[in-house]
Amino acid sequence: MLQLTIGELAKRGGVNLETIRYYEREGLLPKPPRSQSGYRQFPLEGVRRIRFIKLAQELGFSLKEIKGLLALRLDPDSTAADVKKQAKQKIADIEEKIQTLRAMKKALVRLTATCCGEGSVSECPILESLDSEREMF
Amino acid sequence: MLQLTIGELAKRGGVNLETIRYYEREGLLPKPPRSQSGYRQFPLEGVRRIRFIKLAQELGFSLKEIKGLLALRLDPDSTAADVKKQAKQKIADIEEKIQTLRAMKKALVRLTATCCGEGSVSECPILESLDSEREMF
DNA sequence: ATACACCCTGTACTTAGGTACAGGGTCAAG
DNA sequence: CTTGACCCTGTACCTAAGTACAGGGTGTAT
Repeated sequence: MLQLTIGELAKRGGVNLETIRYYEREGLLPKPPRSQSGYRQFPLEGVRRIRFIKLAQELGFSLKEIKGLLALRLDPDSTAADVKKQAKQKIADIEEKIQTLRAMKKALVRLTATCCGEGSVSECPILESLDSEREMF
Repeated sequence: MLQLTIGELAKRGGVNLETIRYYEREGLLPKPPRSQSGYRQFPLEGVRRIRFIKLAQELGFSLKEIKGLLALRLDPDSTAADVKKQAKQKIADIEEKIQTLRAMKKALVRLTATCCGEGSVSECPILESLDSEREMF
């Protein structure tokens, strides 16, 4: 079973079958070859791609951005320098997300430390706490 | 100017004015007091809250989840242990996001390193690259 | 050869997260 | 005392990202 039907791909990727067709329409998945009867034949590697899309979505990337990430490659139409520039921008975006997440985590850790005690805590600890993180706001 | 009108809050928070009303309806912003003429009077602290919401959204949290994050506080209806448990879950979620972002970043860094050379790169470098990261998939 | 699970296209519906009026009141500057 | 920039409620509309059929073909196990 070197090829996957759309149903198999959906199952392995953990998404709805219609989602696969949707991604194909939107250009997130390359159009797969078809069997003589018109069935889509996906390579095994499609599973990886689906999972990547889902993960990236959970990190706040839109399908449009994800398309851009997946397209980051060396093709004849774009120079290496070009690709590199785009990649660097993405890296910067990602670093920013990581920084923000770190601040949130810190705020939450502080919250658990604080509220394990007794008595009441300020109105909204997470905001208070985040607020005291560096120039997040 | 200790209070903000809805328009001022929207401007300072960097969002559309209608978005503020929407957030209020959805319970992400507490219902503010009103002036005698019915105008909303937001505390300055609302700005922080709006910005937090926007940041969290960019990190892939839904408004529902954000509501949960903002509600993580000590109120009479939930025990400290309860809040702590929820907070720990959120911390775990955040850590996972950070891990995934780190893997993506690594993949992109590798990509820029690879493609600055000459020659062609695999079909989809980011997938290849991410793939070789630990048990991401 | 028929039944059942699967695939096809096309179109319509849904949900989250906003945005945009319409129709009417408020407030401050000239 | 009016005009322009705000505010109010209510309702309608929009986009992204799916999801759900309907109506019809395929493939295979009995």
